Amino acid sequence: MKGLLKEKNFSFAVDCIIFGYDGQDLKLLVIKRSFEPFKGKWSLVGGFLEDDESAEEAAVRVLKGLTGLDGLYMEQLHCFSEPKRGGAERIISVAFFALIDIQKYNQQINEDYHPAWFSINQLPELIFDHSAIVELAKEKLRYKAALHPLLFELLPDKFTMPQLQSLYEAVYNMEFDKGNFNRKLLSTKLLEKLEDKDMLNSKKGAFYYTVNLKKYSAGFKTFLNFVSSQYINE
Amino acid sequence: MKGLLKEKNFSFAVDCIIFGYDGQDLKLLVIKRSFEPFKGKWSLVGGFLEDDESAEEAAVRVLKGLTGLDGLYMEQLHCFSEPKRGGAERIISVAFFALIDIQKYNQQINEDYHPAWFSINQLPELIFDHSAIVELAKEKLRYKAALHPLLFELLPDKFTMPQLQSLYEAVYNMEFDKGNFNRKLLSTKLLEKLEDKDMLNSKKGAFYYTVNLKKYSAGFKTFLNFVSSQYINE
DNA sequence: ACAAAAGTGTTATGGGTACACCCATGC
DNA sequence: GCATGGGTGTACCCATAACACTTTTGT
Repeated sequence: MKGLLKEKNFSFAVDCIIFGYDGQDLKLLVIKRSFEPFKGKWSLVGGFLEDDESAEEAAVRVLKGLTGLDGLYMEQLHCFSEPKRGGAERIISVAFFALIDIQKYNQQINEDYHPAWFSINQLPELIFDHSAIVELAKEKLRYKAALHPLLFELLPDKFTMPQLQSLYEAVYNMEFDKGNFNRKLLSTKLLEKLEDKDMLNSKKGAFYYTVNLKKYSAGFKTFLNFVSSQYINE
Repeated sequence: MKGLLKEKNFSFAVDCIIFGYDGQDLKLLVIKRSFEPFKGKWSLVGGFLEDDESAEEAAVRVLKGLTGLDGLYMEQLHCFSEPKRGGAERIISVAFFALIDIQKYNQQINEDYHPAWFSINQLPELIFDHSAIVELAKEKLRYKAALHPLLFELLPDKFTMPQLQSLYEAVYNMEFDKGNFNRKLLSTKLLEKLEDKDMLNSKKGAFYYTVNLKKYSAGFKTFLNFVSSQYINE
């Protein structure tokens, strides 16, 4: 409140926590830093804010630069502003987490950044406070996905119930009863059963589904409490 | 990613959304701006970040300056960074929402800011994008309070069940069955019944309770889903 | 005695859980 | 025809919701 002009001894940046799923594990996409400080170390993808863009727009730009993809699911996580987050200069950063379909990503990948996927359970050391940021992102992902149909963003457009179940099991590190899982998800009315089956992963084959998130608000209530009670008690 | 030096054509600030409860309505504390631009208009309390403090620390400082109170419940809401949020200069702001007991506040109030409480349903016009920020804060408060025992922060240390129920009813704009409400809240084991009664608001009198949030994690599961299913369907 | 509000009891319903069972296919 | 994993049926349990009922006090 001391008037509008302040010295600004800091920069403003965004960092992206990018989650993917490979059919086995929940994964995080990180890059190998190509410049000092900490050249060669693993880091979240990030970038500085331009004068004419919001943090959201910066995050979209950064994500597109790395993944080549537009229109990803993205959400603001938190603003990290501790004066000593790491590094010499003070950088205030807004973190975003994004969910992407690994297959789509693989078609568009930008190798300039030397990106790599790590299983969420075996992350390498990251620079600055990025490890803590990722922890918070994992927590928020689990929290939010327990109440909202988010995780579909990690799967291809067509997926089977066993695939979906595996994904949830990977995210929550727990197992679900397949009968109850099926019923619960179908009861949301968000899924549409297709006519063809995936015959690769089992003899009988599993029907494909697509998700229709237009029905989302109607289906919200049934998502509430999904996973939650078990997850919280683990 | 263009190197570490950038021109910084913006300031960095915090804004506080302060909720209170007067026994009737959920209220918002705003101040009358004492300087240009928009002198005399209603505004959230805020302030610029100092060089050696985080946004959280700045918010605590700002809150203490206005309310005289320390140790308030406070939570980071969102970072607002649109280039044209309002005002000539570009200001990036992290919003925090805080919950305070109106009685305690009244003892410590700092009149310099010309503060005023407004019912959440009859808010005046606020400067810049503050009205939108408040909307988001209301949403988040309702969302989070449906799953976590937050609202106690708005009440005195001693409160009665009817008071607590009125608070929930004010926050969610709906009515609850007192029997079910009592059972639900007592089942969390977070409340301790005291021996004395409030004899002012009814003939029979209502027992006072205190809340023991140390037991919080244990009580979490029982809070999940509280209010939620009704609230979401409204 | 009566009104008013606090607080308890009772019952029906629906969702969650566990687990048994059936089904389609490849080998 | 048998093993494998997809998919369905079912019975129990418990939380919720609705609402009737009792209790305590002031007037």
